[in-house]
Amino acid sequence: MKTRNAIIRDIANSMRSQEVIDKLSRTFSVLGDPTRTRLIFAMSKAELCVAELSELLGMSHSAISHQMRALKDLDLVRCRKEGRKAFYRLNDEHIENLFEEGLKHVLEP
Amino acid sequence: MKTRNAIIRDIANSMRSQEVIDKLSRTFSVLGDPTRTRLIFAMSKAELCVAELSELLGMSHSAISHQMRALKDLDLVRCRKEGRKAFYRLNDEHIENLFEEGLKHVLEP
DNA sequence: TTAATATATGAACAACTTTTCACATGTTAA
DNA sequence: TTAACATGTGAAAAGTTGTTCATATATTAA
Repeated sequence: MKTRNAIIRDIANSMRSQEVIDKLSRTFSVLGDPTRTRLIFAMSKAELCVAELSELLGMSHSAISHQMRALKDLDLVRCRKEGRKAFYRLNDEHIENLFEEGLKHVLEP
Repeated sequence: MKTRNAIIRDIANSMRSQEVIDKLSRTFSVLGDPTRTRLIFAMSKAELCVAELSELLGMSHSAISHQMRALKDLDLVRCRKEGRKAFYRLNDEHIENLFEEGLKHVLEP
């Protein structure tokens, strides 16, 4: 049977690197803003351009563009340019799972 | 074939309530801080008391206690009192899944 | 009871974030 | 080319957050 100290030591040894912790927390942090949560929700339904997201959320193009950059910086969304439009969609199914898992927690009784 | 406008309208209609969006974003937000990310990691390995978490992270008891409250307020952790100690652990497997899913995204090539 | 221990909490300050505003960049149409 | 359009970006204001410090509460031991 392990001592309490041995347990602590084991956890300390298995702790992720600062780099991984930072990227992980920034990823959650980026999901953790109502505007971006709504953007993620919208994009879980369809690929959308800035003007459409702007209309959906009732916010300025500029505000949306700033937020899309935050999402893109952490690889949560991908961008596809078509003429002067920029279409955004979720980067992969991981993001959708992450979002769904969070939703399940929130909707729990 | 649906028009662009019809797509937008459908998404607007299926958008979650402000209440759900807010709790969801607050949940992600709470995970989105390096200190709390490390706390979640530690508790994914074992139930731990404030003093142990404090030692593990090299932070004051007060700082840990404040953060545990944030985690508890959003039902991410549960507390069990034993004498004067308070043992914390993840609230359910949802939280562990959420954390694992985030980690997968971050560790992706 | 008093002292010691473990955790919790309010206030305050520094650090960070989000939106707005003004303007820049890049693309299409005339 | 010029005008119109779609998006991107830097700076700044207003708001939010995390830690520290001092102190409070609660439990145990003497």
